Amino acid sequence: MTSRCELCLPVADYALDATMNSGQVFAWEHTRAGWTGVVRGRWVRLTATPEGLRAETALPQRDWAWLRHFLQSDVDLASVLATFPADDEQLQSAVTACRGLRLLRQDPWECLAGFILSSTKQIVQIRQIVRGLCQRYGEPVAVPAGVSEAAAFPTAQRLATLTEADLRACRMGFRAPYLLTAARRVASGEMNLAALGNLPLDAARDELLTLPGVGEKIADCVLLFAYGFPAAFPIDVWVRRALRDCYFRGRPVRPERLREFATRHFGSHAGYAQQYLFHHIRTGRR
DNA sequence: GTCCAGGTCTTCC
DNA sequence: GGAAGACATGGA
Repeated sequence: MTSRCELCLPVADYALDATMNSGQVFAWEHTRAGWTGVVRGRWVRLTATPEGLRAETALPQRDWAWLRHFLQSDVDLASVLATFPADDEQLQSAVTACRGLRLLRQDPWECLAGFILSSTKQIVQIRQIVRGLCQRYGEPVAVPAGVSEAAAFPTAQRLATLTEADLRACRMGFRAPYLLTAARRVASGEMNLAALGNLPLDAARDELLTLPGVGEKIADCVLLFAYGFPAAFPIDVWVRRALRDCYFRGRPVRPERLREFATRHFGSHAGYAQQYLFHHIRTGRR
């Protein structure tokens, strides 16, 4: 039994539903009472209000820097959007449709693991796998009275103690050995995730690419969603199709050419542009 | 039943 | 160096 704690973040222009549904995070759940998740070991429930975002935790908080950092609620969205090419109709229509969509700043390990699990999986299925991992191997966290129990995403140290069979039992198929290798490399310290954020973008990407099962797309997701490299530009099937159709007359384009184009065309916050394009295409489909 | 999913790795030409 | 095929699983 715990005492709840509430905060109202007076942030404007924050589309919580779009942000949580845009394929960045897989462990957050939407209920009638709001979005619930775990950030740095703390259970938190978020709701959008006219005044901003309302946050509720199970335990009293001395400060809320951890949550503002996760939500990136101090980012001035207008100044980010102002860097987008003004004459790009496709992108501007995505901005209009998804106004308030934000990039979160996730824990690197959780983000890396989530996207290792993402290859050729629908987002709904990635969520199922991640939820199963939390339930089986995650550390329980305190929740308010009346709220069903919750657990954090399992640490690399915890997953490193498991076997490939344990992980396959979580329905992740051929991704199991990839996740296990990543967990062991991180747990042993051989891969220092905390240090990657201090490297230049290309050096950090090269380091992530040494992990089996991590290619350019997954690496870029981690670089963008966990480290906040503003120029990281994940190119998945949706974005590839959109770039080809909108900027290359539907003709096939080499991956390297696409990356070069994206960096040049979308500007200093290409990663943000990517997220608007991705979410707009996905929510606009039949 | 068939198709395909926020890919990546291996094999083969 | 680039084009296929394999890989597990389950939603649509």
